[in-house]
Amino acid sequence: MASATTPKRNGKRQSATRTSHEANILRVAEEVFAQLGYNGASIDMIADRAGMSKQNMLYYFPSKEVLYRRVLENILNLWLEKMQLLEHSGEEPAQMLRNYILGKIEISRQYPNGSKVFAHEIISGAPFLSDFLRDNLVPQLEADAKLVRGWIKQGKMDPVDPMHLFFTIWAATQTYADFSRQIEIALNKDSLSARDFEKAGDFLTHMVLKGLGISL
Amino acid sequence: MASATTPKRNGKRQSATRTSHEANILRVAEEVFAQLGYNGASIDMIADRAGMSKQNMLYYFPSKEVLYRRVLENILNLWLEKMQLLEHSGEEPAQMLRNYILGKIEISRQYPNGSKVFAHEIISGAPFLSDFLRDNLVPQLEADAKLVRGWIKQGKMDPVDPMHLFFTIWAATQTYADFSRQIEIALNKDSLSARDFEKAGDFLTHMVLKGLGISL
DNA sequence: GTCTATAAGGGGATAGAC
DNA sequence: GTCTATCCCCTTATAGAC
Repeated sequence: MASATTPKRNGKRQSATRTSHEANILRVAEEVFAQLGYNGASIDMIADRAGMSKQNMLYYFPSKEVLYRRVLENILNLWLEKMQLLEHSGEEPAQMLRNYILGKIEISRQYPNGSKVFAHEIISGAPFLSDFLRDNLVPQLEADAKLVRGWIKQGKMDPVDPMHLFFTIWAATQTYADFSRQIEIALNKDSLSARDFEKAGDFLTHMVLKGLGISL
Repeated sequence: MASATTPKRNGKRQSATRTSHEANILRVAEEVFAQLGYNGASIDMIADRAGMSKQNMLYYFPSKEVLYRRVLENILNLWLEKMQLLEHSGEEPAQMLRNYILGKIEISRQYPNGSKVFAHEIISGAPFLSDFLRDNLVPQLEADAKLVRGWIKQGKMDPVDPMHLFFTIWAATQTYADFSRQIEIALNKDSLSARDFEKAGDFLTHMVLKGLGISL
């Protein structure tokens, strides 16, 4: 097999089967790590669900840790990308915060497994991610906090601690991915619908904007 | 060893060494399960940190699963107990919600490991807890939601969806336990102080009460 | 109650044929 | 690229002596 080749991010060429197999493995791995965490997941189970032998999967990803890091990396790049887009979405606090909250809820809806892998990792003390968070998330957060402090100085919103504002928005939006099982049980449903996420967004934007004293 | 005996919840008598050893094992187990989840934790590591051999620990808890269930059970009983106390704390919405939020933050401060074990369990799809949540948490939640709907009918607060209100309060308060590592990194600290929890409480109570249109 | 010994299986990872 | 075979460690759990 393998004669067609396709360019890749590092510039090297590689077979089309490698590209599609890697994508498939990463998708399955995300699912399994989300459910069982790094330690609970076995590469055997991931290979099984990806439709290949463990040995064959290890041909594509040389170790469990490498695979896990790739899964984490993919999620975080997606998040950072979406968060930067939100920065430039509007001018007024109301519109920007609204976009930020609804954007994060949408990510929870579309990528619940990625969010869960991230959550397991952080709860476990971020053994793989501490450095990455310091280097990438914190600068972004500090830029966002600075923006909020500016709004406060201009009298556009109540003088709250911007850090705790973001901790709350993160928690309240990601809970619809991470704690989806609990929410399903509370709402007596098998799975959350688009309408549920819409309601969550309505509630959160109302409470946050009004709670910060931002006029709509 | 073991001649002094002491009564226990099930009425049977047992040695004092059993009582103290069990308590010690449960405390350590909570710590290890919090960090590594059910699958990642090994009874060997728990026994080690508890200062005894694995075989000896298995004398007190016949299996890993039994030990894990006991840890979960302890946490949940504590939570339900505290949540019921909050129900009777005041009369007016402002005071009751304030107590509820500050009470949950205080639990995050005092029992971060319990919260983390619970979080791992829910993110993993609640394999051990689904039934318990349905039987215990949901009735309590529905009673609380009914109370909120009453306040709305009386015009005491904005007409929001009570379910999403509670999801948000749970997420925003538990994040200071579950995601403490991320928050520490964001605030550039080794650990969260009592003052940090106080600030979190100030922010949340302000935003939630004002955001719901509840006069202070 | 605590110890040594060991069963029985799963886990990640490698070697080498095809 | 994929397969069979295998190594070796770690894990849960039990048996039985003291």
